[in-house]
Amino acid sequence: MEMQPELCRVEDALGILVGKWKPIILLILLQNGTKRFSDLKRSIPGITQKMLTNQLRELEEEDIITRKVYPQVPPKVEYSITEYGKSLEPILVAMHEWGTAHTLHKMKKSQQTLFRIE
Amino acid sequence: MEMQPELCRVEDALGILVGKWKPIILLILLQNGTKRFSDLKRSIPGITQKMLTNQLRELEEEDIITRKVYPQVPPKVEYSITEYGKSLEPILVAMHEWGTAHTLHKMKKSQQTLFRIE
DNA sequence: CGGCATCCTGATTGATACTG
DNA sequence: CAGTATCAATCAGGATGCCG
Repeated sequence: MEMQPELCRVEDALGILVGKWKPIILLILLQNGTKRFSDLKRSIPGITQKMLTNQLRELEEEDIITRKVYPQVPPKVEYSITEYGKSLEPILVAMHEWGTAHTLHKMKKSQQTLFRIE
Repeated sequence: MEMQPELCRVEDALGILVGKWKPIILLILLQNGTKRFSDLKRSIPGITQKMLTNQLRELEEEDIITRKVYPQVPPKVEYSITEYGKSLEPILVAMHEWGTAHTLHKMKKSQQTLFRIE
């Protein structure tokens, strides 16, 4: 395939995926399709409300997810992955697979270090 | 495949790819195998020497590229992609392909906006 | 419940100048 | 040629508090 640096479109995908919590949010929505705000928050240990809102807004802005508000008390807001968002799955899978192999690579590296020290 | 959020290894790949100039550097080295510093700089419009050095160091630290210094005057330093670094190619290709499609998506979106305005 | 507004900190990036 | 050093600017991320 043609992938000249001048025609590099890698940044587009990277721009959408970059954000401390976006990959995990997308993985959850890819697995579940739809989740409400509080469910997401509970599924992602350590995230603050601000950051969850923030990352969701950015993903929504890119049409990767949709936001549905149920006008009721207490409020209920559901987030869903879009068809377009689902198209990111191959990238996330590729990254996950690479990351798994990367773990092994790091283990090998630290073992080599141990050998050198001894 | 197994891709539970708790077992998410996506961040590893993302961490290596994130950096304003890393993807373009990797694409160039994947295509050329080896390039010297000045060639890289010329191939990447807008990058400063500092940032090129910076990003190369980080990639080297992760064993994605290697740095070979020729002790001569004027200095010559060559950067090459490692076998390990080549394993990132599927991710970059997947992102590039997605980015290309993304361009079309954005075009459609702006057209819809135009229709709504008229 | 699901936000938003404010303030704050550290990391990232950049401009510029200098060097072996 | 291939850097390093310094300083400045920008930005992502986080802590906290208030609100309908």
